[in-house]
Amino acid sequence: MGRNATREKVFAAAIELIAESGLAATTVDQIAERAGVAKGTVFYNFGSKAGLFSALLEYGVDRLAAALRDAASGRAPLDALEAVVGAELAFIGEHESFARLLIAETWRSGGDWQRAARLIRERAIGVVADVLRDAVAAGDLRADLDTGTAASAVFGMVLTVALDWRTLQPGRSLGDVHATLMDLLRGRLTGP
Amino acid sequence: MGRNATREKVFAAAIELIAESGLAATTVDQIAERAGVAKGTVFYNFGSKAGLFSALLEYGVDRLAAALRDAASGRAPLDALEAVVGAELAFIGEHESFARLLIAETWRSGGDWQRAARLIRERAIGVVADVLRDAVAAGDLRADLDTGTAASAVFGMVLTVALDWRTLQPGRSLGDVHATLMDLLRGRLTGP
DNA sequence: ACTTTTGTACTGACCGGTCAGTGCAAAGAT
DNA sequence: ATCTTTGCACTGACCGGTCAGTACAAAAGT
Repeated sequence: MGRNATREKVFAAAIELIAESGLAATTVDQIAERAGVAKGTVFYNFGSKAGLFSALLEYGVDRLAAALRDAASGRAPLDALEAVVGAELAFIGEHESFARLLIAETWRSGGDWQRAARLIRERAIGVVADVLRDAVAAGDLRADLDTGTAASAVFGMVLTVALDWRTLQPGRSLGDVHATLMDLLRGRLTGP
Repeated sequence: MGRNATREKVFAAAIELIAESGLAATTVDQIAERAGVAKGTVFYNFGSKAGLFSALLEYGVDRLAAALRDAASGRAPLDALEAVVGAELAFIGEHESFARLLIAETWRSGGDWQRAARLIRERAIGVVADVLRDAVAAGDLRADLDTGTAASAVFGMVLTVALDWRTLQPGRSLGDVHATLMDLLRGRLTGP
């Protein structure tokens, strides 16, 4: 069947199940069954349950980071920020389960994968930080901006709003949510 | 000893252990031992491990909601917003792992906790939304602000930054993080 | 041309440890 | 007298991880 195809089938199954019930409550047997694969195959490919989770995070975060980077590339700094926010929204819209998994599991304390999870999150947030840094360098944002914290803030803000959107107002358009977020980011909180 | 006293001892022990190691990694035997109580007593009082956690969640949510409400009460709208953000930061700083647990369960898509967890999020975000609504009513924020989405954004922003703070920059002071967040909220992203 | 070997991907029955939950008789508390 | 707690042995389901073996294709040997 090919190693890649199998790995992706397992990934997809694992993402769905973990987003539903959490990592601890999801058994390897369930994942294998949902993926249409033998239990041994999971261990053959990933070594352990923790290994599967770790690989899964890396896989998803790489795709997310790539989407963000693509959105930013070749744009003027402030346009890039807007595009990155849009790309994050779109990604979550398309991969809702993964987003839930990300927000729920990467914030768990303890465990061996904590460090990996942290690095991964730094990678995704890092793209936002780069965009902010470029904007500061271009003089489009105030020079004393704490780009690290601001990047976390923007990333978390978009993530939370996107999941609220999908859960509570699925009918709303992406563009509408995007516009509200950009308003908040541009400091229009207090009035025009 | 009295039913109430026992329940509270078990409760306190469970909270401590969960704050240390997380939900799945905590066994009933550990909780009983830490509480200085027989294992059977836990089941006598709470029926099951799930029952114990359910009670625990309610306890934590009450404390968070109360902290946010207390912070807001008796303050002018914009001061209240600042105080609520500070209270959320402080709560996460003091009950970090417990906050991780609450948040993790909040974003699950299935399982038994989903409904309770949904209420938790609505209740916590609800306090922020109330504060924003008051501020709009007082003319301190623009009239057409989407307070629901903005409340989600603020809450998620604070949450992400707080957990990044605890994980990546634990040496930083609460006041410093608070100030950066309030700067972002006040729209100082683009310059003074 | 043909066997044989080697490497890779996968399978599923099985094992051993863990842990929620039980049962019960005796002791304490109110 | 009744409710509550204790201590401890016990159960049994569950689950991560293992392992011997299958399938099959592409080299390597003859």
